[in-house]
Amino acid sequence: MATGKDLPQDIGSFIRDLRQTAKISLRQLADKAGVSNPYLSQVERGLRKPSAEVLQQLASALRVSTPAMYLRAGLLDGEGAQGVLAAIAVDPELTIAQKQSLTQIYETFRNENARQASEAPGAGTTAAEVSQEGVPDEDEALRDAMQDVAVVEGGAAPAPRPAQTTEPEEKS
Amino acid sequence: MATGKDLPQDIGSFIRDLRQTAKISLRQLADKAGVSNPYLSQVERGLRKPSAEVLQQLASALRVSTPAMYLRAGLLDGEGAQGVLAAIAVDPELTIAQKQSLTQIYETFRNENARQASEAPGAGTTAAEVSQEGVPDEDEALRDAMQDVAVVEGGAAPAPRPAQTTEPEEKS
DNA sequence: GGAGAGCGCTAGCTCTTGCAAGCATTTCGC
DNA sequence: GCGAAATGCTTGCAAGAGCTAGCGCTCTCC
Repeated sequence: MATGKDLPQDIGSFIRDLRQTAKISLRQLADKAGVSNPYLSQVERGLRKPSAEVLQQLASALRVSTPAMYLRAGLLDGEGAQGVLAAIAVDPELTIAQKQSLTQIYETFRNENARQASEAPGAGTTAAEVSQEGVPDEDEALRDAMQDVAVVEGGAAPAPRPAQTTEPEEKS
Repeated sequence: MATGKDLPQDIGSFIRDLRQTAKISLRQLADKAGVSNPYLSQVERGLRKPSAEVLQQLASALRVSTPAMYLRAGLLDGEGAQGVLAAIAVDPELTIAQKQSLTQIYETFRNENARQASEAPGAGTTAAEVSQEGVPDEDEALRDAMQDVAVVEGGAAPAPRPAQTTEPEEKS
């Protein structure tokens, strides 16, 4: 298991920044997140690598979404279509029809971007301006955090092929 | 740290099911995922609880999205609005304008659902029928997997309040 | 000045995760 | 049938996650 120093992103600094932005002490955050303060200190300084559960608790305490925290820790990547579609699919606040609509719009956007990437590099904002006003303020902080995160290349590997019965298997 | 038996979902069975569906042996999967085969055996039987990194590797080897795997392991929840917005925000295949559009549409849907939930229970499909066709087939398998997963209530806690300088702090 | 509270950190400890070595059983080919 | 290969599992160990007890420092109040 890699040490915290091997994390693709400096999750400790991220957590400390969030904490200081929220103007709470290390102990307060530790208490709220349900972890020990010495341990949180070590995490922030990169001496320890927190598990996903701890990250989840910290995300909750810092009012950051769990995926955002995982993203920063390298436990998730943007995952393109899969991420958005999956999120839409599990959203309990959308009707089935709305899910279909959003999925369709999303696919349309992606198709447009793919087409224009193969054509001229230009503004793809014409169709995107189908809708209207600004983004609610509450999303700005989230966006800033997201923009700050480098997209880590990853994703699902090709499916494992069914084992060939005549193929000798390496002994582990 | 809870043992594998305390997982909200039986991640081990999930992994074994996927593996058997793919018709590969435990060793083949272990090799492909880069974990030891005895350990994988223990994970499948619930004797060990895999870390997020291991889950990520298994997801890749089994050609399952990482979020889906995490969802099954209780490391992510549907997260409602936060999930979809976060996914949109990190999607590398969308332009900023498209992200704004999707976000806005999503918010509109949610507002409509909230409004109609407070009014008469009825068909909220009128506005939702702005768009059209079916969902691409490649998403069906993902949807089935998602539907199979109970949505775990969770999400971000209220933001921690800035520390009051006069407020005594509990010693950890 | 001293006492108390709050801060972040050190050090030693326990428990868990993941591994290597190896075992028992089953399957396959001769 | 036998031997080899494949399969899944047992066992003991090391490294690391996360904890408790406690430290040194700073600040505030008397």
